[in-house]
Amino acid sequence: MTRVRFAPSPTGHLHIGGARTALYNWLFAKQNKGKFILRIEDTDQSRSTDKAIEAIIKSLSWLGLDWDEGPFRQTERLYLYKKAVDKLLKEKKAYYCDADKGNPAVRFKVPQEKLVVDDLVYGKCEFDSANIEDFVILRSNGMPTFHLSVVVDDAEMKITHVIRGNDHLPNTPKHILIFKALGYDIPQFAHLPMILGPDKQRLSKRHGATSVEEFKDQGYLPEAMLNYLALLGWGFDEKTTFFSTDELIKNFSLSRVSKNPSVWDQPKLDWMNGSYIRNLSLEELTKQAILFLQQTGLIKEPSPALPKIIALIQERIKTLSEATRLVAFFFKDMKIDEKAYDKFLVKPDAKKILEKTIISIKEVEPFNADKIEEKLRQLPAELGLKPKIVFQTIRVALTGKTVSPPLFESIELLGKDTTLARLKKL
RNA sequence: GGCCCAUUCGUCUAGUGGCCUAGGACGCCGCCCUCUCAAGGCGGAAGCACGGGUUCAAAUCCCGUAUGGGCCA
Repeated sequence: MTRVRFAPSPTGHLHIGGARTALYNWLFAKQNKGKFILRIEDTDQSRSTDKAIEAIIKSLSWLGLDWDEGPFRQTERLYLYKKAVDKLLKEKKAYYCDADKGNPAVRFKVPQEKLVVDDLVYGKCEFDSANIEDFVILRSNGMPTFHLSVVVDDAEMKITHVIRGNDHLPNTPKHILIFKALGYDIPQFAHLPMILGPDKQRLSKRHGATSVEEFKDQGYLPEAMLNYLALLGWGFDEKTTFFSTDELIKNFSLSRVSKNPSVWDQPKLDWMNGSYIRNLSLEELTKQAILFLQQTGLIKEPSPALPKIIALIQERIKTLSEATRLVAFFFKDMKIDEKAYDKFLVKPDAKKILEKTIISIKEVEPFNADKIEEKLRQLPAELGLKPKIVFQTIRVALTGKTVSPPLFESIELLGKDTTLARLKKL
């Protein structure tokens, strides 16, 4: 039975690196019909918070990465680590040091041997324990260090595959030594490449959004995040870019995980998210967009026209939060963009265009996009102006911007009254 | 500083000795479509870090160098 775990430290939100680690573990578990275990490594009490645990759980749930066991908390398992330390002390495989009046730390006595980690991603990695000095396994405050707790828990939880960040690869020989000293079976290891920022430095806040929660708030879809994350450090073949969750479960393999660090490519995520948005049903997209429109106070309750409005921006947004900016003019009078005003509305022709438009709009019946277009298409010829000038002028007058959803459909949804009101105001 | 790992277009990657004059995707550039912006279509620029080997043949194997990342101190 395959058993894997995701073991975050609750010191902040779920980082995208952590999310990818969780995803790969989850995929591996699902693929092998095994168990995915969530374990909270909270022994660093000065930095761990309950709030962070909640945030991590929330993000994992949002991504749909459900776990079969846990969440276990290491602080609730201290007796296990204590027992392990006692055993090591008793067998003289560890010793007290820094005899600091009753508060000694315990160090692991590193035996001299050559070790080979047969990593599922990196292959054979050789280490010589002569390069490892005796390291602390129990702090003077009684808390186990990461090296001890991770081994004890992985062993006690019968973890078969330890899939974790590459930053732990150099720690692995230490862990193997502890597994051996305690008489445990050694699990298989798979280390995942780090995720770097565009400057090739470890991804951090200064690179922009780094937590799953931030991406959620910006209107990325969980399916898109999963798809993008899956492809960041893993590739399937020479063509496929889009994977449903089921396809990921079916096709994922650790042996195809890249050994190179992965650089976070925000434009690609944006593109992928846009693609997922375009593939959403209008009903679903509307439902999702409502939350964002409400948050920004644009709407209180969804109106029957909302789906039609959303339909106009579906292929124009890369994130749900962008919807707000594009549809705002439907719900409130916009301040006209200064540059747009100068470019189109101060021209001598502008007045003529708007006057003619008002007359035409009044005559449109029934008031739908086709009829509106039919009518307004006549204006350029009548005015002796280029279509582009005429329509851009109207667009700026109605939406306040030079960029907007398609004009005729927008006018229909704006309604005759609002359209006329905005035109007359100028 | 010691140890470990890595190195294919700007980025994610395909490639596991001949199928490679290196494939795809994002991004970029150009054209088409067009009421703006998108979306879509078509086309383009862009890469095997470097130096030695091994081999009939190397992006692919080996060794160095360089660079990057990580862990420990």
